[in-house]
Amino acid sequence: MMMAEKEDLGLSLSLSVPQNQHSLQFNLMPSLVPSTAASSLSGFNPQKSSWNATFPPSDQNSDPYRAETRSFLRGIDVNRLPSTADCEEEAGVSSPNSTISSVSGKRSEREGINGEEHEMERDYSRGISDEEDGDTSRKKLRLSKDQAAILEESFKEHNTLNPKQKMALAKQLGLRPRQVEVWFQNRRARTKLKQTEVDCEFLKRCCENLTAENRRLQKEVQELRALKLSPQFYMQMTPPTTLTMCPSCERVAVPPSASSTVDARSHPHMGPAPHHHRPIPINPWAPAAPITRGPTPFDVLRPRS
DNA sequence: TAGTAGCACAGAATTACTTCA
DNA sequence: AGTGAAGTAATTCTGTGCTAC
Repeated sequence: MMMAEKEDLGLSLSLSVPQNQHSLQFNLMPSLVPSTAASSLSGFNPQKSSWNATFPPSDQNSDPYRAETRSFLRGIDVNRLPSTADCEEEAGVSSPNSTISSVSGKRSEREGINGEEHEMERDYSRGISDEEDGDTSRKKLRLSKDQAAILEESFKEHNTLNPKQKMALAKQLGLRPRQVEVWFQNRRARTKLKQTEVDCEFLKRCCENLTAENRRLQKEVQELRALKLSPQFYMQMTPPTTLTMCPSCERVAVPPSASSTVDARSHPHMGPAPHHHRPIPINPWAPAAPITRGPTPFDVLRPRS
C-alpha cells in the first residue's frame, strides 16, 4: 500500500541539496556517506534534462514566461472579484482517471490566473454538477497511478515548473494547473523532509563515531598515563631530572656533566658566563592542566626550532 | 537613483480528507 | 463497525525578488 507507493516515488535522496543549492559537504567520515549520496538527485539535474529542451527551466529572475504572464496581467484586473466561472473552478473537477471524494471549500482569493491558465481552469469547471457546486466541504482528489507516475517523471526532470510547463502538464494529465502546482509544492516538501531525515541519520552516525573515537582516545591517554608511572618506562628514558629548561627562553639544556644533544655551552644563558637565573628542572610527568595540555616527554625531547 | 506598490512564486505550517491495518 | 496512524491534496500565511511607476 503506502510503502509500495513510497518506493514508487523514487525518492533518491542524499546529503547534497538539489540543483543550485550548496551541498552539505561533511568530510567527517567519508565511509559513512550513504551510498545514495553519490547518485543523489541526479534526476534533478536541469542541464541534462530532455524536458528542458522542450520547456526551458523556470528561472525566477529571467523567466520569459513570467514576463509574458506579467505583460498579460497588466491587461486584466487580477484583483477582481471571482466571476461565476472562477467560482465554479474553485469547486474543482476530477479528471477522468482520478477520484474526488468530497467537495472543496474556499481557496486563496489573491491568486491570480493568467490568461491561458484562466481559460483552462474555466474549461475544467464546465463539468461541474449542481450537487458538487453546493457542497462547501473541501474537495480531495486522489491522483491516479498514471497521473502520479507522470508527475513523478517530470519532477525528476525538474522540481519546479514554469507556467508553460505547468500548463502542458496539466493538459496532459487532465488536471487544473493549480493542482499540478500544488502537487509539485507538496512533492518538494516531501523531498526536503526526506532529505532532512537522511541528513539527521548521517549526523547521528557521525556523532556516534566521534563519541567512540573520543572514548578510544581517552582510553589511550589513560594507558599512557599508567605507563609513564611504571619503572620500566623510566628506565628507557633519560631521567627527567637531568633535563633542565631555561625559564627565560624555555630551551632545554643539560648540565655539563650530562651527555645530551643540547650543549649547555652553546646555550646563550647557560654557557661559561654566570647565568642570570637558575635553570629549573623539567618535570614532564606533571599532570596535565585541566584545560591546557602540559608538556609530554615527546614535547620535551623534541628539539625546538 | 531610491523608494514603493503590486505581483508571482516558493516554502512552511496547517488543515482536511482518504486509506488501511 | 470504529479507530488511530500515515499519506497527501489543498489551503493559508509569509518572505523574497522582480518590475513598473
